Amino acid sequence: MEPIADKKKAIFISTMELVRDKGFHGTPMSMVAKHAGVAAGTIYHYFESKEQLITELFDYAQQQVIEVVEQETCAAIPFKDCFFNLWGGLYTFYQNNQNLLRFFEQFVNSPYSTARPPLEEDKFYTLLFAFFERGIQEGLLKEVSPKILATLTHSSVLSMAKLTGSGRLHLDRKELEQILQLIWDGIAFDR
Amino acid sequence: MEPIADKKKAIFISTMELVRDKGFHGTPMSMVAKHAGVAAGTIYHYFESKEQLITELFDYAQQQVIEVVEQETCAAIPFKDCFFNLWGGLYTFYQNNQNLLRFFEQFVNSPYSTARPPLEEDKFYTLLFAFFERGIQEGLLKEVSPKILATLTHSSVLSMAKLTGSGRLHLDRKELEQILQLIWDGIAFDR
DNA sequence: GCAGACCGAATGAACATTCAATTGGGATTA
DNA sequence: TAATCCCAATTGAATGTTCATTCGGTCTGC
Repeated sequence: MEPIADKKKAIFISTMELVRDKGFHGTPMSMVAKHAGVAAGTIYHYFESKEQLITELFDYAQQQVIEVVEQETCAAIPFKDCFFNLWGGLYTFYQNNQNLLRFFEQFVNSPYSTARPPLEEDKFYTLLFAFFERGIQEGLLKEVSPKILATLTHSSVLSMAKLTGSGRLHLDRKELEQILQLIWDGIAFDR
Repeated sequence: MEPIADKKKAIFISTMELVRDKGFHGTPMSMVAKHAGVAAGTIYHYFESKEQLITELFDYAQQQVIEVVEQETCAAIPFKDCFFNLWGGLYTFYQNNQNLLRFFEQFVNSPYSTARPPLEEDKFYTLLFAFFERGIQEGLLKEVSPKILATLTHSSVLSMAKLTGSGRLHLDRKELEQILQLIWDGIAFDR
């Protein structure tokens, strides 16, 4: 990824933080500008419109999640370990990036995202599907559609990260491992 | 629940449908009015403001989900059956009420909901927590916080209902039972 | 002195909300 | 029964505000 011009990054980050707190409505461009320390007009030097800004921000944010997945899904590591690493890696990432998590959840449930390419062309989901495909092929996972396994697993990560991120609940290491084991028990073959 | 005046209900339903398609932003009161077949001013006869309308709509919608939970969580039925009924009942409900599901997901991830009472005072989650508490007490579920079990289970229902509701995937009865079994294998003790 | 980055006041459209006016039907009176 | 009154329900045009976007101009490095 080529380095992002400073101002552009500042606009991204400000937008993400403001959307987290105030939603898409509730974050005027003027506020993004002030928060990012740029003039309103400058935003339009980098982005065609508010919609474009939001959409590009989503891609920018998703790229970061994709990097986590790519880092943790290594074919050289046993699948089960890989699965644990992936779940933990994603959980930690979302946990440390609540802004991004909140922005994401708002985006994917908004009309912005319905106008986008379907799951099949989405790099994030393609990676996840492939990973679970591997688990099935190795005979470790139940023979359920990888789409379903991926969706269930990811939604468990998201819901836990949201729960602990909101400060409503703290999970220590032991509990996290318990949860992770629980998910694994669900999807794994044999038992 | 006392019967809702017709117009009020029409406003609720229109708002839910419009928000599903166009988001909170993107659904002006004037549009709600036209869609509901009332004048703009009429909405303000029933609701103080747009925010109030949205918030009350959420309560109205949540009440319907609560009724599903109350109907399916019966202490006289063995816990495991109850669990299967509950999961299936919620799934079917969300599946048949995509409007509501989409509205919900937008709401809970928006700033509207952060201004609301915490989980502990939320009737829906109180019911769910109590249900999972029962499962733990009966020695059927792993000894994990009921909050976590409830959150994980509910998020699995939601993600499946979203997946199939979007038309991206069809699940036949057999697959659904497979998924439900998978969730149960995760949370149930013993194995 | 050129080009691109940047500024921020100005513009115009969209929107939430208000309110003066109208309706309709149920109660009260004659 | 008819005439009258009352008031909640309803209307929709008008209001004032907020906001996305524009654009003429300034700045900076080359």
